[in-house]
Amino acid sequence: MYNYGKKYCCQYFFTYVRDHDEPYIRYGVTVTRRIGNAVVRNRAKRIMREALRQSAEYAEPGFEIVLVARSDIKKVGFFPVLHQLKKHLFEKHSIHRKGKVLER
RNA sequence: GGAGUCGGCCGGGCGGCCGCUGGUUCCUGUUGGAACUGGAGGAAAGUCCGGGCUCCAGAGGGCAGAACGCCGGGUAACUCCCGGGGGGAGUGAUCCUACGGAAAGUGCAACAGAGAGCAGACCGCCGAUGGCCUCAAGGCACAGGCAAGGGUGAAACGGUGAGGUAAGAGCUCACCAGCGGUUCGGGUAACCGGAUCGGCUUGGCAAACCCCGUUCGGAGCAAGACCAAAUAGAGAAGCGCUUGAGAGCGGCCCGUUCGAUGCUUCCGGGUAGGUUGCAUGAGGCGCAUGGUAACAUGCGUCCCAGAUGAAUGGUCGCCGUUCAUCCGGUUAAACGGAUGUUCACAGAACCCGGCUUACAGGUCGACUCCGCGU
Repeated sequence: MYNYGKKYCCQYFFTYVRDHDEPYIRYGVTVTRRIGNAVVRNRAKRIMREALRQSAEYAEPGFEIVLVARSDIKKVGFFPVLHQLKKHLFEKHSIHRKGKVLER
């Protein structure tokens, strides 16, 4: 995934995306211990998962995605992360807007 | 009113919309869907002690190692807790205390200081006795004697007074301190208080080695138990070896191709994966009784997270909270409003009892000291 997927980055996280033929979206979230203690890591994961969930409502299934947190993510709330994720998916990677099938 | 000590509790609240996850019921029973309902902490943290539970080992004893160390009680157990004693700090409430043995041995003590262990002589005191000078009184400070005073240090081999002496010294004596023995009183005990006798003084550190006493088998829920694709096989039964078991093509028959240490079933094994362990417990709350208390007993009542690439969230509104700016208000504050901003430490992972560490702010109670008023 890290080797073959497309990589996009911003201040808060890295996005790895790869297209496939299955009728669902498969996602993963990574927060390393460098980001902070357990409370901070949990919050980062929840924000990224919520952003993925809300973005996937508008996306055509058929790709898999991994988000890797960077340390600046602990400084910001939900909306900057959602905004950046939509930018990566729909502007840079050109995912079709539609669909709803989601798988972890 | 100010300063302080100790203990307890809370540690954002309410509501909408969209999600995650456990349970129950229904639909459905492959996946799933609907309704109702539960869903982080006082430390969930560090993983430092003690237990439950599980597996392994185990005749009995010892060594080594580790932990602990005043007394009594509590507890499943503890190195924890409660009560008490000794020592230390504080005016006090209160706090701190690894608090057995230094007269079994080994070892250690920076700097300063003359000297740091059965010590020492820098300044100092004396110079009786002996020596030198002198008729002598006396002088010299040479041999030698002393450790009272000064000074150093965290610590210098008891303190005060008297006798004694050349000067001094527990050298002698009295009292005091300390040590040891005997004994009386109080207390379960640690210990406290008193009487008497003794020898005359024996420094500190054991969280240095050590000695004495007490306790300790090992590993851990990734423990352990069960189901079980795959894949080794040492096994058993059946069928079959050109008279063809079985497999492929095909909806089926025929047909055709492959086909012999072969095929099927069972057994066995246990990988991936799943189930269980797994949440009713040394349980919470309330009341009563016993106890100074820790805690125990009885009765009533409640069911209160259960994830596993690891749920318990996202967002909006109102209120609360911190700070800043502006406006109103005021002598100045208090107070009111607007805008922005802030809201501690921190996330269950088999379960309990502790310890330790982190923590914005708020709140309640008890007590102490100081000031003022009555």
